Amino acid sequence: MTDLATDNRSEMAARAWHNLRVLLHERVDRRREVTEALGMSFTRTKALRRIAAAAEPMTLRDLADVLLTDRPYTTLMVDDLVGRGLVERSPNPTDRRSKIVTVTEAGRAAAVEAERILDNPPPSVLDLPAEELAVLDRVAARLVTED
Amino acid sequence: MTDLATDNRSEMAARAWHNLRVLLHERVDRRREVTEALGMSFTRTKALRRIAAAAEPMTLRDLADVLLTDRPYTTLMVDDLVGRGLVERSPNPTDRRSKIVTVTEAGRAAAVEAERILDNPPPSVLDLPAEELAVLDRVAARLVTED
DNA sequence: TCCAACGGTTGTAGGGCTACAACGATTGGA
DNA sequence: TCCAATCGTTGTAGCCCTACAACCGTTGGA
Repeated sequence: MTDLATDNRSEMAARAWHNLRVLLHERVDRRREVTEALGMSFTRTKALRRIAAAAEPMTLRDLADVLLTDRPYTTLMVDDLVGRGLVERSPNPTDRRSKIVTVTEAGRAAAVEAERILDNPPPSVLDLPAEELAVLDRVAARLVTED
Repeated sequence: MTDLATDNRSEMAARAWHNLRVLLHERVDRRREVTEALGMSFTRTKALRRIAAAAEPMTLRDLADVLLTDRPYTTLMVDDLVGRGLVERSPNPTDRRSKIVTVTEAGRAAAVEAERILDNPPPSVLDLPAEELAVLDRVAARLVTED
């Protein structure tokens, strides 16, 4: 029985996840780059990207839920984004208590720019052998849709 | 020429990296869990893990460099960790200006606990087909050592 | 109709982190 | 020997974010 054969599933999964974590959280961190490029905190850009990615109209309550921020601070973030001309607040026609947050053209452009920076793969990924890159692509897609 | 064949390397790399980023940064975030389990900020735990992982004696300057924090704040963090009994400050025998930071037994246990939480793979990874898991394991190891 | 619940806002308090200035002790090179 | 540079420390100022309380207008069910 070789060393490789003694590796069971959970050991492989743990080692793979550990290495992915180190790579994605410690080696390649583009948060700083994003905040500098857009001139606002990373949390602001996260809020902007969520608003831009929303398929259906999004209320402030929805945004607070998805960002795990409380409603008072969500109000402040949206105030800031409105002041930057990146999002707009409009009344909710179906419930006059709540308000709808939508992205402006400038906001969409900023969100795209943020994702362009975040999604820029490091050289090590670009240099993968074609077969391994193809498998990684397929596996990553599976993990994201499933989890 | 099929759709798959039109996918070039950079497109596959970009898509794979994007999916990994979404998975690691948006879907599975164990930072909150770690801070609650250890009762201190995530930055503190990061400092502790760096100290525990150091192969050679580490000065405060070294720690500041690796954490990208300035030296005044590094002093405060180490003060806090010392107060918790997780690390110790000792004079540097080769340079009396600097000081060495080492991990205590309690500190090492806390660091291990933090990494145990962080490295816990999500179900989707554990449920991967054996072949894909093996490839992911190999690719992740390659990416971490290379990058 | 009445009222508890909800959504957004305003305000307050505080912890966490960054950035900068300044200092004493120590080092290493001119 | 002298002095600029380094290391750790203390102190200050400020931004970012969390958490909580309280309020007003609105909603929906009893």
